[in-house]
Amino acid sequence: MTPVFAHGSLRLYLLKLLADRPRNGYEIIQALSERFGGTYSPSAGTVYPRLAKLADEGLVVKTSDGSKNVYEITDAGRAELERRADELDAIEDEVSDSVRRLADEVRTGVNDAMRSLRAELASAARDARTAPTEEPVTTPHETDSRTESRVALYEIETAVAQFRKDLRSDLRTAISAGKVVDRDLVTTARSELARVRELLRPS
Amino acid sequence: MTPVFAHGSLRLYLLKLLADRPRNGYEIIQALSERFGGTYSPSAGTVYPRLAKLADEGLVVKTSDGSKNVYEITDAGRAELERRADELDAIEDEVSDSVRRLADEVRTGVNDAMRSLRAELASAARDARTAPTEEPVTTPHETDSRTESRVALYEIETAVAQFRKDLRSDLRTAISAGKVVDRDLVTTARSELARVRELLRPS
DNA sequence: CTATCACTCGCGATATATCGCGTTATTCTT
DNA sequence: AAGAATAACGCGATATATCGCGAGTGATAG
Repeated sequence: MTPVFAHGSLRLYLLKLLADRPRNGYEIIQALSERFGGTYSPSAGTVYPRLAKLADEGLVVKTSDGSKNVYEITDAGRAELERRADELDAIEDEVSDSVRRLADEVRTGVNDAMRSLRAELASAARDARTAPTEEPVTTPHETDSRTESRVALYEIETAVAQFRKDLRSDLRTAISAGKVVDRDLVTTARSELARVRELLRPS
Repeated sequence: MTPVFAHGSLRLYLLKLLADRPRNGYEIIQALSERFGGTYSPSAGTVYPRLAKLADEGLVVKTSDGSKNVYEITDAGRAELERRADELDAIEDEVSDSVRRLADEVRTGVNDAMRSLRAELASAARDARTAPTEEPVTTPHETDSRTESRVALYEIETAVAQFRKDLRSDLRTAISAGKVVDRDLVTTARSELARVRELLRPS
């Protein structure tokens, strides 16, 4: 996965957050998450090493306050921020773009389908393991066609996930090209999806 | 959210895992996650207090091994397991059901749409904040219709998410009723979704 | 016998820290 | 100046621990 923050960008951004007010590591993670609408949350493994490095360089000071470690910006840190104020604006734009791309990847829901299949298989494996000890509820053939159905279900789900992704991409492109996505289209979407649902009801 | 493990079930299950072999907290989380196809992962806040309690009761012993704390079952622990062996079988079934329910909730993807809207709004808010400092790229009216389009996009996405949920529910019901979901249906699904996508292309 | 009250339990949220992979930037060497 | 070695960086995975809410459970006082 492409990183959200480019080389050295996070460092500067953390410094900016600490210039606002002293914070602990967790608050910084939350601040970043909030700033990007909950779409991007930096991991602890991203934030803590960076804070430690900034402390090494003397741009912040770490104060242990009970179980929390509060980080405060120093004069040297503020100087660094002023020196590279122009970079900060650029970073904010880049990160916004990055986050939008990330949101697209997440929303496509390919992961969902994968997890779904894994759950199906785990469930099937359990059935197979449990069944032999008792009366066989399902004949061999029934088990086969059930597995077949599960795979078909998975493929349909994947198709829907792809559809979702494509549709979203279409509409986003249209919007940024200045075209208007209106209420009529919402209505059409709803009725068409209902129709397809009816059509796919197994007989 | 309904808990996956009922009262006292996790305690017993952890003991069972440690009867297999000594493990640290993280390995236990992984073992549980694997057991349920990656759908359910107990949080650290669930596992660690339980392990500490088991250690208090003398059913396991905690051995510090560098940065890892390995837990090993004691004779008292093994006795407890034997005493309640019958409960264990029931637990495994209950948890399987619980996880299947959980998977359904996650897969519906309502959360996704919400996150999507939040990302849109965060992005829109940023545009509004940034624009005034430079030449206004978009006229007020353009901004309005763009926001309208975004809301429409959100509603369509919600409709698709609902469709996905309904379809899945339909098919699952059909499968458990013994009906076969065959390849034809997969083909139909693919072509119909392509048709809807074409239909929803904004003019 | 039942109400209630303290206790237990599952679990998300809060909080911290390190390791190793892959990528990017920098510095050194030729 | 080009290319190679090195350092720095972002980040997921690994690892641990506590707190507080809400729901379940058991005991005991009335």
